[in-house]
Amino acid sequence: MGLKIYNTLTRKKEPFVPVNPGKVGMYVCGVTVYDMCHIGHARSVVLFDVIYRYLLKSGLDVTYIRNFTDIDDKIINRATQLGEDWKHLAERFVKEFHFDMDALGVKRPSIEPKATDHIQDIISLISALIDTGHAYEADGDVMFSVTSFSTYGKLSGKKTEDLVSGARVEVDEKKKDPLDFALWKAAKIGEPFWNSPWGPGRPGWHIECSAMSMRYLGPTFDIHGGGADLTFPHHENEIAQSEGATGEPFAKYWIHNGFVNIRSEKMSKSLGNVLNIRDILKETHPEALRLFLLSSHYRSPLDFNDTSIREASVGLERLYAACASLEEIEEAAGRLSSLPVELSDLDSRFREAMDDDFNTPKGLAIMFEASRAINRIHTESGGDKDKIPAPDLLRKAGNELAGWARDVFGILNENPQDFLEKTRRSGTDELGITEDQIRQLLDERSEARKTRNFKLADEIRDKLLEKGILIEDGPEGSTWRVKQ
RNA sequence: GGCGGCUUAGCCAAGUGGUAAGGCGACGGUCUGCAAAACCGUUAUUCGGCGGUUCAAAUCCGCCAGCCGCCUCCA
Repeated sequence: MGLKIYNTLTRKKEPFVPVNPGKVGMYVCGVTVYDMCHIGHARSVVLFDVIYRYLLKSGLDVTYIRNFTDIDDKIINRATQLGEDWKHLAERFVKEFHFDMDALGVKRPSIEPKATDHIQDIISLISALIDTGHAYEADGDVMFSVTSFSTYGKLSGKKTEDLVSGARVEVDEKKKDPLDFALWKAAKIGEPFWNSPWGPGRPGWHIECSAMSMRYLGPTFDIHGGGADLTFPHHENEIAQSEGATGEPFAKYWIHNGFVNIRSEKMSKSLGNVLNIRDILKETHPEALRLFLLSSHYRSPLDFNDTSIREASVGLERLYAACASLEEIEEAAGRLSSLPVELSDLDSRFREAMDDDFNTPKGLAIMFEASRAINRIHTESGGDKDKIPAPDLLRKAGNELAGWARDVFGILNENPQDFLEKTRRSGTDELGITEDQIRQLLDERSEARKTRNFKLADEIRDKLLEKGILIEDGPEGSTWRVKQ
């Protein structure tokens, strides 16, 4: 395959060559389980879900690891705040994470390891770092010595001198050098702890990912991913710890996704504009949210606002409408022996788009072009069998299209008729009119139209429109839908 | 202060050397009693500005302007 991936490590698009032919090891930093997941988490999780799905579709044997950080300062603080056992709190938010991600149609990774299940791996790794001279014990803590690792900064492009002069580094007497970071933290009174050669304590933030990735994928593996903010210091530190301990190269390709802004502002707790996935899904179809998240390139910033999410919803409906049209023209038993270009070679065109550093916007463009071609056949053939491609041709195109939409993008999983019907009447409850009343008014209007009383017919239509109901007259009578 | 990125139509957004995908919106047309939906057509002689390299640049180089991210927990 001709997959190219933009590698943060080299700042270039590079051909993807797996360490072991036919196999892929992929590790993505998951969430710290102390709160509900927001739209930013959704972007990262959906992106790597699509990457995982694409690698699987390419016939690769993928081992996909996504961890949970279930012991950390934030968890301890939140637990104290709520008067809840920290372990209970962590488990609760693991469940919430799964609830949201299942709703978003995210495939479960091969393994979802938790930091607390890997304390022994972590301790072994720290011991190895002490043995190799990359770490030192300091009063119950263990610190990583940044200056001991000569290539420190290679991922984020930082020089250690610049970092020191940046002067934003935390001062800590236990550190020999201000840049050093904790591998193991001695437990304070009342804090959760595990016993270790250095006394009771818990792992630092970065070490768990080194320990768990190497545990499941070996010292060298293919892809390591996460949000752009994790590049430094988290991933930089992971490299230092892992390569320092093993002496072998760590992850080969580093993939980082851009941030989601909310109405052009950075999403942050202080601005109070953090959007939870749970809340968004109350008003937005999960597939529309996926479509939105995949509508721009993964490394670009993405702005969440009323327009962008509405466009995604409209777009999803358009794709489903095309699916429904396709079913109809398939049943028409056409005799045309060729397909329009927009419906030809779909597999190779989708592959070309995804091979180019997972260009999902391009992939979506192919779907929209195909939809337009389907609609065109639908309306312009006028039922003329000589203008409709033969069913087997249409079926092939439809299968390719649906295959990519479902298997890779994770959309169009519903029955088109059911989806459209559901969308048509979604939100009726809030309009102050029942479906029976609508039906009744529609019947009245049909009568009026039969007798060519268009004044009354239009009055009824306007009245319904005021309520938010849109009427569509078709050859088989009138239908209604809730105006979006 | 250090490092990195971005700037493409009214809006969103692909495109990294060969002459501007796609979506939303708007306008005109077909259809309709009129609409709606759907389809067709139009909507960037041009890619922040100024120079340079080249037969050829949105794409490469330089300078300038504006915006953003990271350097501290953060997807």
